[in-house]
Amino acid sequence: MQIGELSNITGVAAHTIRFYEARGLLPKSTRGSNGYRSYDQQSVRLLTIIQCAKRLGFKLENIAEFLGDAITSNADEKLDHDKLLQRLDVRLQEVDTLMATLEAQRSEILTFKQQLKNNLEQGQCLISMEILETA
Amino acid sequence: MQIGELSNITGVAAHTIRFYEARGLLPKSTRGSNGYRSYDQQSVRLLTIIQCAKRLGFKLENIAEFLGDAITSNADEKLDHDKLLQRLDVRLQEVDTLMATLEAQRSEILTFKQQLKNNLEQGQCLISMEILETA
DNA sequence: TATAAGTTTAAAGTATACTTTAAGGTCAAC
DNA sequence: GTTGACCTTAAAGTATACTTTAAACTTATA
Repeated sequence: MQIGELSNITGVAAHTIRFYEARGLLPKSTRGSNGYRSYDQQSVRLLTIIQCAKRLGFKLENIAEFLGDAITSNADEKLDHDKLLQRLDVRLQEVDTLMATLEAQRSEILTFKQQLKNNLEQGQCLISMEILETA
Repeated sequence: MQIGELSNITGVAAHTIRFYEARGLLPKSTRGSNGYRSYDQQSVRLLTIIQCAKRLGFKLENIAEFLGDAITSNADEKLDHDKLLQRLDVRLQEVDTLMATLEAQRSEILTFKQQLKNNLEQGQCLISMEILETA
C-alpha cells in the first residue's frame, strides 16, 4: 500500500510517517518503480506499537531505540525483555516525579486561593504585591 | 544596582533578566549614563513574584499579563482580584488534566509490566510484537 | 487532455523558556 | 595602560514533535 492508505488505516498523517522514518522509528521503506514508498501489514503493526508507546509517554527517541531492540532482536532475547522492563521503570519514575511536581503546584495554588478568599472576606479587595511574593 | 547584583540577589541569570524584560515580564529598565541597566528593590520584588508564579506552573506569557494587571492596577481593584482567582482556577484545571493523563500512563505502564512478568514466569523470554501492540 | 489527487524532497515554521555566541563598549584596580 | 570583570546588542542554538511550505513529479478520472 502507499503512504496515504497507511495513513488512513493508522490515523497517522503521511507527513508524520515520513518524519518517523527520518527519525529511525520506522525502517527505510521500500519504493515502487515510481519512487513512492510502499508499505505492508508489518508497517501497520509498527505504527500501532509507536502509538502505544506514545500513550505511555515515551519520547520518540526512546521509541526508536526500543523498536530497534525489538526488531533487530539478536541471540539473547531475555536481555531485550530486561531492557524493556528497565525502560518501563525509568518511565514510571519520570511519571512519579512529574506527578509529585504537579501535586505540589496544586497544593500551592489551593493555599494561594484560600489567602485571596480570606483577604476578600476581610473586605480587602486590593491585591497587594506582598501576597504574591509569599504565596 | 546593576544587573549582576540583581542576578546575585534573586538567583536569576542576568541573561534571563534581560530576556524577561524583552518578554514584558519586567518593565523597560532605566539606564545609567553608561547605558547599563539599573535596578532597585522593586525589581527584586518583581523577580520574586515571577519565580513564585513559575513555581505554580504559570507560563511566562501568563505571568506577563498577570504582572501587567497587578502593576498597572487601575480604578477597580476588585476586578484584578477576580482575574487573579480566575487565572488560578484555569491553572488548577490544567494541573488536574495533566495529573489525570499521568495517572492513566502510570496505570498502563503497570499493566504492561505485569504482562511482561507473566510471560517471564511462563518461561517466555522472547518479547513478541503482539504484547507491545496490545499494551 | 486537462484537472485533481496523491506522491516526492528539503527546509523552514511553531511553541516554550531559555542559553549560547559573537563582537564589542565600560570601569576599577594594579 | 592594560588586565579582568562587568555590561551592551542581536541573532542563533537547544529540545521536542511535529506541521507547513514550496516546487515538482505521477497517477487516476472526466
